[in-house]
Amino acid sequence: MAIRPAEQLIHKAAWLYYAHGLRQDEVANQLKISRASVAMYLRKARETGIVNISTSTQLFTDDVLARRLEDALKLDAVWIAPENAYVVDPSTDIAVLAASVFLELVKKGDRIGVAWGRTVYTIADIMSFADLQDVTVVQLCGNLGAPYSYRPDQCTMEIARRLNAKGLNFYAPLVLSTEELARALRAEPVIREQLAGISDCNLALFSVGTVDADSHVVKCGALTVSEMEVLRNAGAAGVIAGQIIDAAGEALDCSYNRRVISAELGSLGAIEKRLMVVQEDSKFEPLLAALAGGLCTHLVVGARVAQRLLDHAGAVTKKAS
Amino acid sequence: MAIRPAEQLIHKAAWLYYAHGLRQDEVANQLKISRASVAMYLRKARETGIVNISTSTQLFTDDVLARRLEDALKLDAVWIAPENAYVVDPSTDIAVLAASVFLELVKKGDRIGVAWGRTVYTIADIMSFADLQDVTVVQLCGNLGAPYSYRPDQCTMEIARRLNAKGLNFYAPLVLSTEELARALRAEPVIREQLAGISDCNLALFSVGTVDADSHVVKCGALTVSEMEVLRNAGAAGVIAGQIIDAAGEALDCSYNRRVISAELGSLGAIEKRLMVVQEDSKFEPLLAALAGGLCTHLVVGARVAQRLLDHAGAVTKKAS
DNA sequence: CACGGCTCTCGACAAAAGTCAAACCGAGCG
DNA sequence: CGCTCGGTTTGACTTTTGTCGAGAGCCGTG
Repeated sequence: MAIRPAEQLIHKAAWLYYAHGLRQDEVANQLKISRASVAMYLRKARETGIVNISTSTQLFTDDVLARRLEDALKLDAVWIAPENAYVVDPSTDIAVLAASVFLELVKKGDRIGVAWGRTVYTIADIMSFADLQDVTVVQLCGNLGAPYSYRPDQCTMEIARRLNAKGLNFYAPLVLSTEELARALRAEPVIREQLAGISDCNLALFSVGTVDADSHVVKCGALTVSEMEVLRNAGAAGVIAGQIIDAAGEALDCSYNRRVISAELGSLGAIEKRLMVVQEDSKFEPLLAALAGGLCTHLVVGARVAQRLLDHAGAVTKKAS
Repeated sequence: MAIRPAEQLIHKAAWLYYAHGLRQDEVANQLKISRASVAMYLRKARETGIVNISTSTQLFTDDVLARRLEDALKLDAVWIAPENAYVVDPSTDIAVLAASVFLELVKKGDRIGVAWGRTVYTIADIMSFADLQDVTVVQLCGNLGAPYSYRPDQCTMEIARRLNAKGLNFYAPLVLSTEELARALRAEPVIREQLAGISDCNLALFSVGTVDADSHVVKCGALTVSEMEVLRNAGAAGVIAGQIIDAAGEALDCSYNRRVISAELGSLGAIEKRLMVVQEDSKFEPLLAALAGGLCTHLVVGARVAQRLLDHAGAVTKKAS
């Protein structure tokens, strides 16, 4: 019985333990193995998503602030991660919440578009495993040539792995040197199909990037600091799935955007549920831009940003009236 | 801090413990309460469905037998509870599986029709709690006048309670003494609406009853042993939601059926997912009848019954060819 | 205002679960 | 044939968790 105790035994152990509520030693007896092995199987079962432990994220929607934001911003749902006393690690807390929310949104048979960035990768990294069936995770934008710690394909693959889903990668650079080349590449059947398939997604996960020297598109070498500055002066307000957007949330009319291989904002907008996650307070302006463009339907933010958003929305309304 | 530690604290504790993976004493520190309280909150969190622990039921669909049955019977999904060595309690095992399957099928916003019987009640009884939102559980058939251990309204309410859903009961007797009265009652607005609302359900849970002296409709006094015998001779093959069906799965043309207040088989059939659970081996014939009528789309049975079903289906096919 | 009744809370103990190094076992290989 | 290697399994040990009865704060009531 040394061969492949795997799946079958893990399943049985998980079943007896979690569904029937037996103790580990009882399970061990039933299965005629030692209790230590049972403990180990159960860990594997949790790690592979054979058992799902999920906490309701209702607490974070119940928040009055969240409700008001939903109304003010016309979003389907908002979750607010508290940033006070009882939080363990403020920086990952938003990601933990986002991961839970994400898992709650995913259903069997879904097709999920995933962008990239530190936030998305953090979420992928802490997300628990789940044993979904028939799920496809597609990469929303081209890859980075340079080695970078959280590449688009890594984000996609990691999330696919966690969901036990199929990962569809995108084998094209994020940004090319000339517009012609970008056009030509977009016309390639492999790429074209992938791009066309994006609007078939019913769930998207992404964050928004800043347009300063700290922006991930700068750090990864897609743009230089000075190029970015030029773009900023030209109206750049944020980065979504590798593309520059202006304050209205529209794709900025610039050479860089035309050289990018990524999901069109239009096809992104066709996706039913679009979950945007913003971790840093410094992303406030980009976030406003993304919201202005109606780029997301579901939002996860920290309490401080949430408050600023509400203040801002209130101010705008007041000014308008 | 002695007042209403409730919801809020429970949520926080559950969040820190399950989502962040802190230890109970760490949670206790964070929340400035004793570890014992944390343990107690966590239990409550589990009991109320604030955290969900669910085991994948894939093991039971992966079974080759299940797959073959799905094909042979043209069902959407079949789960087979093993009835051998490693099972704890053969009689409840099917119910435990059914409960898991049921919870896996329920989604936010669903409207669920629930019939009654020992099987359904057992499922309700062992089903873990879940914190669904916007879910409505409706009773599929009239109530029993006589006190009986598992009444239709109990089944409905218990399941509603477990799901934290709204329960819609049916305040009419299951069976009346005359056809006229039944007709009149069905025409009553309250009742008519409820009956009409049944086809709006997207999930149904029921079992099938036998047509012998042990049948629950006999035990609850809706029919006498001799009446049942007459019906059996007239072609009765099973009981679904309080109604008698023949071997083809059609409602039997008899006075009893006309005196019953219950979901029409037609509106039942309009429900997208219809989960039928059969615990006892003795329900084989009624099960065949229900299957013949295409009354269910999802099936949970024990291994022995499953095998007999497959043999039977094979024999029929062979005979036909 | 003293009295149960109520719920929440805590400390201490017992039970259960997690962990780790060592043993084991078959497979492949020199 | 005897070796190592990767994996599983185990017993023994430690840590974590569940539980229980007692105590503390907070009512409404007599």
